[in-house]
Amino acid sequence: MSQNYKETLNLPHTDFPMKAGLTNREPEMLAKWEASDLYGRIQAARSESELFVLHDGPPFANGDVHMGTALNKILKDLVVKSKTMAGFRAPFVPGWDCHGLPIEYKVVKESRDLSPLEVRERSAAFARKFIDIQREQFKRLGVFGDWDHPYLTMNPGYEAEILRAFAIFVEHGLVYKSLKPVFWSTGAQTALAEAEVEYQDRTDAAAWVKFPIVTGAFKDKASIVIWTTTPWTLPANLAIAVHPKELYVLQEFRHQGRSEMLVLADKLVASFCQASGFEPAGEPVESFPGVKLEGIGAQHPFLPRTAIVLTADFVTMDTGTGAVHIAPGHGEDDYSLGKTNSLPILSPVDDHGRYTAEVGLPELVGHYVFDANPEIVRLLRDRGMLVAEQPYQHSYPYCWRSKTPIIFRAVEQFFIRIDQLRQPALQAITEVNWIPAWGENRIAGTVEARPDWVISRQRSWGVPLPVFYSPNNEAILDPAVIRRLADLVAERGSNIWFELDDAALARALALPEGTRHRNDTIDVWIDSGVSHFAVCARHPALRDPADMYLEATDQHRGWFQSSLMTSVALHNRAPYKTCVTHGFVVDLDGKKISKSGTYSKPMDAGHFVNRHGADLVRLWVSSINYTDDVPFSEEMFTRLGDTYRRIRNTLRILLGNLCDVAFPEGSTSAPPSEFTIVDRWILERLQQVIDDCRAAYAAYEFHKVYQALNQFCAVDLSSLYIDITKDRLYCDAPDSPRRRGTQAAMSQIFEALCKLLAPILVFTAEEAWGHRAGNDRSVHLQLFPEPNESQRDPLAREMVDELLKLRAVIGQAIEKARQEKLIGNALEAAVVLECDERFVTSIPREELEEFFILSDLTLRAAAEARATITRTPNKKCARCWRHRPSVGAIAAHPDLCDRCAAVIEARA
RNA sequence: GGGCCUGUAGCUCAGCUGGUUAGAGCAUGCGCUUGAUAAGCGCAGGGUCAAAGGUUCAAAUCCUUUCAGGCCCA
Repeated sequence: MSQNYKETLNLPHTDFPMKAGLTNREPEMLAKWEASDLYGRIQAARSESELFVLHDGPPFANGDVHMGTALNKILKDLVVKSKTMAGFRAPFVPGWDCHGLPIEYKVVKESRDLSPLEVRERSAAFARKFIDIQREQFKRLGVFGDWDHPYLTMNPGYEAEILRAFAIFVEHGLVYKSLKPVFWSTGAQTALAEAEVEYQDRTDAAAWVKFPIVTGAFKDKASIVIWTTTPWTLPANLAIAVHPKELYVLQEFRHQGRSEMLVLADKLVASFCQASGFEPAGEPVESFPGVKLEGIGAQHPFLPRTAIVLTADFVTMDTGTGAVHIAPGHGEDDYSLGKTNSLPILSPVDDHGRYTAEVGLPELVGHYVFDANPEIVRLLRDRGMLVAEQPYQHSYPYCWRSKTPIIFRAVEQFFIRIDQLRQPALQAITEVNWIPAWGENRIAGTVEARPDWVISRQRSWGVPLPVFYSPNNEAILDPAVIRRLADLVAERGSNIWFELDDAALARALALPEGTRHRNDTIDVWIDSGVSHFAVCARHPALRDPADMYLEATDQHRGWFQSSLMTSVALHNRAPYKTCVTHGFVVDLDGKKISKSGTYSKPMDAGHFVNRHGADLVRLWVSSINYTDDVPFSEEMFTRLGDTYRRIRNTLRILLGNLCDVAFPEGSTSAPPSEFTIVDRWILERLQQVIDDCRAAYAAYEFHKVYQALNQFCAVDLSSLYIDITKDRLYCDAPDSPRRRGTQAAMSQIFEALCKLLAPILVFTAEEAWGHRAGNDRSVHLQLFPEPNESQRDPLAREMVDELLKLRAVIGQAIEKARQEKLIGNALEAAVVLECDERFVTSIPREELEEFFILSDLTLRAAAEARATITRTPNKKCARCWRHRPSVGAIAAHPDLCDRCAAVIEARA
């Protein structure tokens, strides 16, 4: 009777496992790649190809690789790998940014009282440790590159190039010296960075001080009243700032028989009266916007000097009088306002916070400024310039180390003149391809607005600022000397600057006796900002300008800009042709997580790599539109796991169905005559997918690759092509032409799929590829498939589109029949399909039955498509399970259909 | 506060220069299958396109404002 025919079928077979086991398999594959120098072999294979340089922006060498860093590096890798497979030679030389405050700060915090040299040695060790950690993490993500020879900004060779670039800046007259206020610790006699400042509550004298108007409107009729909590800065006052749009009043105030005609902001009259005891006498004489005060001169309260009234947007209406005392040497806003109005930078205070002779009041010279506060108040009162005084509690910056209150103090700094670079930089910006396009606006905005570049730092962990001082304390900026220093640094490292004393260094550089040097260093943004000069232009595999820089959107102001400025200074052009930016990683609710200290969920890339595998992390990167904020959540990883499994299973069933055919080198295929409509259609779809993916890779729109391949695997292949061709693959004779035709199509599809997936699923694509091609050939050495014009088949596409509409009609009818318990399996149905006549005539009924996966189809021409279901009277074939009229008609095989009977006969 | 940008189903994305009932995959629900089986197939539900105004014969698509979010400044 009914025998078991299972072993007579051509069932799929493959060793490619359904379960990925990525966390175990990936490290094995990495080891194999490393042992066979896959990166080197790829480069060698492309040695004659057109060059494409993606220049790596160096991450800072501290901390673990978190999802934001992983996103960046994987995006770069997607570019490099897709360019490689598009036929380019795309080397990747990774780099690290090593110098800078965050490392120095950590080192200094761990152990105090280190010499600069000790700080530098420990900082270098710290950087090396994290370079090694990050390098392993990047490699683990499947990122290919020259990991054994990265560029480090602390390598002596790199440091020397920084100095050589600096020499050119000096030659071009871009570097100048000027005073600029910085956070200054009077206790430690050193400049501080913002991170080194801690805030404490403290009570100071708040003083309302009048500045009698001596020129312009209201001359000799009134005084402008300012409010300050740092009376000690008054000797450095040079101006008064008012808000241009806010309303100010001229009004008489009275208190204890005293009368004052004052100008102050309308909104702050009430708080002024409350704090000072003064009361308004009648209505304001006049009220006007602050801009009307611009240019007025006001007498300094105790020095023979006039303060000019300026307008500034930073003036607020929440405290004070709306008239802000400006001392350009003692405040950030004060400084920039003074700078734009060409005021001098006055800062009559020494390293210990004591007044210098410049203060203009002999009795105060040598006094510590915080002790001087009451003295200044007394002076104001004596001169009748004090309108009111009140103790004021506020949060004030303190030095984290010496615990002394911090002052803003102007010290000598070096600058790069941006005005000289601004126009050429803006021009260079227009010549760059910005992705997304709005990046151009953004960087142009920052370039237009940025002030001169402060390039000196009073820090130890950096490249020494190559400035020398003559015996009479004049700064020496000499390109030739800087180049000699660069040679010395290239040979012996930049520690030489800190190891040698003045005399030894002067001797080494052939400088006159008595020449001294200081311990200032160069801003680290110069370090990374000259990488095009130090790396791209020097590295034998690279080129300057690079084809692409790719970083997060904060780098419009950071590395993109610093690199642009230095490149314009050196070559008068941008260092990149294309600039790609990506957003930041944000949580499901759109909140940032990369940098938040309060975020408690794991953000280390390692966490997800160990849990899901690097290919899943890469699939995540490929799935999102990186030009926006990048969403990230556990749920997304669950979904991605489903997508991954779908892709993997598709590869697996293709492999299984190809188990009895050889891998065709160069993908030949059976002649079109062997193809049925569905074969022709899937090959047409494949050409489209190849087109779409190639275009999406070329435009760096990786999420479109993801969508296209996902759709292709899930819909076109899994639920259509593979499902439809199952019958012929399993039940036909192994070498039946239509079976072989389908295998030829599947082989081509498999090959193309592996290649198109390879940049994203680096491990899985390689694993699948190895099951077909043999393990000695890497998919990463292949080129992307080219669309095969001979397989374009718009007609097949059109036909199948129509057939799919009919399929939906049938599907709905069958679903209904199922619910009515008329049938279970769709193969039990007898379907009468009414449809357009051309389907009745142009495609064989058998082929339509196969396409719709039915046993029993009757076609009738009709205007509107309609399907009617009954239970088929045909018996079920014991082998192929279809209910066919021929079952029972063949004497030798009463339980088989004609097709299956013929196959069995042929086997015997 | 300023500059640049974003906001379409539970999730990720389409939707070109405004033009038929806003699409896809995944997820969800209900079935089928047990010869891709810790798989596969079918059907179904789900969106006032952040909100409010405006331009237009017509807006997710253009303009304004608001709200929410991001980066960079202040």
